[in-house]
Amino acid sequence: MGTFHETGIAEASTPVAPVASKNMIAADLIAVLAAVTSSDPRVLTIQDRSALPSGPFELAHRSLQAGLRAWVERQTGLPPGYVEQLYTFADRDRGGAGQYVISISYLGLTREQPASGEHEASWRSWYYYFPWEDHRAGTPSMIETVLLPKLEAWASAPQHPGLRPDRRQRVAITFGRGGRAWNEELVLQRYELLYEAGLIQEAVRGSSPGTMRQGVVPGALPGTGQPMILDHRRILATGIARLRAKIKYRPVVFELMPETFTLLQLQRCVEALAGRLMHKQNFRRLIEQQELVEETGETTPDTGGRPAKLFRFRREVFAQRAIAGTKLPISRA
Amino acid sequence: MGTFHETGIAEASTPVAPVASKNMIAADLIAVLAAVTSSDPRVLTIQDRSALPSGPFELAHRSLQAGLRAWVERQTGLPPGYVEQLYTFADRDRGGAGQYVISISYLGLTREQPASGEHEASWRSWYYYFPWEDHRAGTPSMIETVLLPKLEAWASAPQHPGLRPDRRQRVAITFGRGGRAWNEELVLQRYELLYEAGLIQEAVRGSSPGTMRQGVVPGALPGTGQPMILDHRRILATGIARLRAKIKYRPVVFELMPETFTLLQLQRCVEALAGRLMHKQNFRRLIEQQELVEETGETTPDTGGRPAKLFRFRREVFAQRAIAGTKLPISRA
DNA sequence: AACCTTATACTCAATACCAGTATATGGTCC
DNA sequence: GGACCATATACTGGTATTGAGTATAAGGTT
Repeated sequence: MGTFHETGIAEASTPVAPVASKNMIAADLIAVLAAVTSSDPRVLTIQDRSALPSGPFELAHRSLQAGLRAWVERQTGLPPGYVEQLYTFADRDRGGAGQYVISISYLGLTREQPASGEHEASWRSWYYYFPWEDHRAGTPSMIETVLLPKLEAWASAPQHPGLRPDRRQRVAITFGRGGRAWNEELVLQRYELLYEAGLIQEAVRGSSPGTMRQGVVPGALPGTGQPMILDHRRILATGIARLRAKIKYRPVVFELMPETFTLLQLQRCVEALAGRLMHKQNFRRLIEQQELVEETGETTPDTGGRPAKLFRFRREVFAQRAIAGTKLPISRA
Repeated sequence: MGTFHETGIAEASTPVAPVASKNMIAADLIAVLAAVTSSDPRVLTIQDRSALPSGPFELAHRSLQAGLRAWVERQTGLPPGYVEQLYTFADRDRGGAGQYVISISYLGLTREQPASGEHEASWRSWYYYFPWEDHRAGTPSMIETVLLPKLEAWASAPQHPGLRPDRRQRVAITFGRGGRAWNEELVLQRYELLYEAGLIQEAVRGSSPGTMRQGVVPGALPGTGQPMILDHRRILATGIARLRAKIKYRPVVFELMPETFTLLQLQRCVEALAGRLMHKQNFRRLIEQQELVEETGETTPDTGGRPAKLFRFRREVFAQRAIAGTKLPISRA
């Protein structure tokens, strides 16, 4: 090998039926479908909550995006309002079957609806899989009591010095130690750190992923979140990280909201995604100054207080807010 | 995102020859390899500058990332310092051959070196393909004289009103009209707009890519940049957009710099990428306050002025600067 | 009436950011 | 040597953004 593949041009004029060759592979679609229900960020799962929905990419579809949309709709009965590609991987034996599979993962945003039962799909809070990521009620105590002691031990173990940053420094950065602030976007980095440190169930399975029986989860590592099959939990981490970053500069939150909502509901939704509390006044200032919403004129007497005004997303500004450079007003308390 | 899947979950067990089935497809790798030489942002091209380097993904590789690295190194003799996945396309007939090909595109950063000649690869300024993207010497006159008149005509044409934002508004946003500021990150959006408006050579070819003869470029649309085969120019636009966004929050510029450099050289490099001039004093303050560089103690009497101090990138902080939230100090003049 | 929740209006301080001026330093050209 | 050039360094002012807090009004519940 080692020659440039003459892309396209050479064979452009003569259509050839696909010939099975040694280098042909199968393609899979994997979806991280997210919704927020009653201040809870949820993800659609199958197989008794142990897997993300996935399926083969079919040649019948016009494009990847179209294929995913059609397929998600068939699976769940709900069309995702927003779809974005996450990552593509093609590691050998990823599937454990000795076969080569390319997996293309997607992030989709919807509102939670009762999933059509035929596929035993169900919604589940994503903090079920990543309990260390929810800082809305303060730093979860399991970080101090469970994770950090083990990470500390791992970081203290001898390692060959390389170009990679020091283990202690990585712990400090990703978990906000040593005067550093917690950064909610580092979901994937934290997962990979825990994985390397052997604190993640899936890592213990090691090189034989087939050995984990479905549904039956050994309790070897209590408190480090619910495992998933293969690398689905890593894909979920990627999706969460992407979404947490995205809500800061594009108004995608509204895909997760009902048609009309109060500003507090909107805040609670963002807080659910970010896993952190916001400063209320500053959050409102931010939303209003960006002119992302408009009043409907109605109010709701929902939460047993002064009725809150109802708002509606101004879809016109979606294109304008191409880059808003928005930081979220995170509160320390 | 660059570290995704570097740690293989499951790599060892018995490799089985893939069985050809109806849903099997071929996978391609396409690389946007970028370098900056003498204030010029360049991309590696092949086939008389009409294509990005690409090649089949080989089953021999451990992972996609590894496959791309090995392959780029073999082709060009230089290992990319930084590699990141861009996007995966799998549109039917993308190749025009009636064949199904999944293309996984990557962005790689290096320093320019004489490409190994055997494959007729050559470096080319990316503004050769996107002349409207270089605003370092002010807004290019071709925007006013060539693009905007035609875009105006296109926007005035009747269109069925849908949910999509108004054509005029899209032009205003992407090209910074009507009081809006130019946003250098909207490379892809601008390309797609021009494509839809029929101002891009590749769009004129329409659905029969075989009709464009190699090397011979019809001069139907003068001044709208050099075309490439298939959708390579779109992929390049994706890479440029990603890089322009990335330099603002991760210190990837240094992958494009020599070991030691002056602050002005660094500034010129960033300016080349962003296609805009920076405010010198503020740029220096930004670099220094982030402690990204350190003095080597030496100076260079290069550019016929007072010798400039030489600096070196502090690799230790690479991990720390996970998210710096940095805006570049763009100057209005 | 006491209390809860939300809405609205300000204030205040600390930065961050944009832009400009002024001066020092080493080299080149005449 | 002196004019000139390009760079480096230092300092200043104005404005916008950000984080956080106080105070008050309004509708509903117990």
